[in-house]
Amino acid sequence: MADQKCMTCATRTVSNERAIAMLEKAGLRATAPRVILTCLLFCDESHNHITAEELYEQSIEADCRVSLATVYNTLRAFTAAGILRQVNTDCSRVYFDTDPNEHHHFYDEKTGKLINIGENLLKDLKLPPLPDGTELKGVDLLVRISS
Amino acid sequence: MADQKCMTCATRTVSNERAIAMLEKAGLRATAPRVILTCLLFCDESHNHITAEELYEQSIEADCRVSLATVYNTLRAFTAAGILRQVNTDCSRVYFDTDPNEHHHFYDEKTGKLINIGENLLKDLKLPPLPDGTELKGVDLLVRISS
DNA sequence: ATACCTGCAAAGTCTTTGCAATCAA
DNA sequence: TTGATTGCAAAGACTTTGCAGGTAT
Repeated sequence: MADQKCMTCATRTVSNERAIAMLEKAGLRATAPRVILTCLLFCDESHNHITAEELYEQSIEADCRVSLATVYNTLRAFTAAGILRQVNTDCSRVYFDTDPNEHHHFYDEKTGKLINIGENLLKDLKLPPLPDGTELKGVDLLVRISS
Repeated sequence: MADQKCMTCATRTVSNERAIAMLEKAGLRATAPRVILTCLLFCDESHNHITAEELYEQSIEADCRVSLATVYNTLRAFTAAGILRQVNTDCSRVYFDTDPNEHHHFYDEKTGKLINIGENLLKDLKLPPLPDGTELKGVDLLVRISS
């Protein structure tokens, strides 16, 4: 692929090279838009929650504009590939979490913000038997709060 | 209010009178559309999961058509009044649960169906301290499965 | 070479809203 | 009477898709 000219990415912890490696490891083609979005999503190592629209705005601010449609498609592809996780709150909008590992959130209904819960509240959870012919895909726990 | 002529409701377990009582208890005006929707939602005593569109279709089938906008508004009003509970899955659509008490669900990602989990899996759950200045609104647990 | 990806604009889906008419209290 | 509620159609928010051109492998 062509060199990335995105200065925002180039100055972050996760270099373009690292973004490319991350994409390849996930089995995704390292296209220019994906490298940009990977840098924006994972560049500061802090695991974040972001919406498609917010990521789109970030790409504009970074002078690396990626079309909104591609942002949506990429977020979906990243989620399918397991490097992002979708967080469903009140469905007014979908958040994507850059920490794909199982963890939980506070969701502030007033502000719409997500806050990670550090500890694993479900470590002792004993699930009831799953319905016949089904397999477990994941367990979502959301603690709704209001400020 | 005027007598309800909805035969569907009249032949169900929860009579119009009972629907009216339910609405009044919830502090909601007992308008004709609300009585119809209350009958449709709660008539068979089995707690169900339903979408706005499905409820709208049911009202048509019952010859008690309520406009789709009113169905949406009513579901929101019922949820705010505490006689319904919103269940968020993958946000492809919002379900409403006629059991407003805290309980959990299996969500089949393949079929889109919700299944109640009978036991309270969170009875021993110890929540971490809430963020300062916030109050608890509820805890949502969704077990995602696929058939 | 070829299958995949991108951007754009258009379309789609689900939900909310403006407004005049109607209704419950 | 009076504020709440309804239906309709239009608008809105968010997301997906068709297609032509571009790109990674």
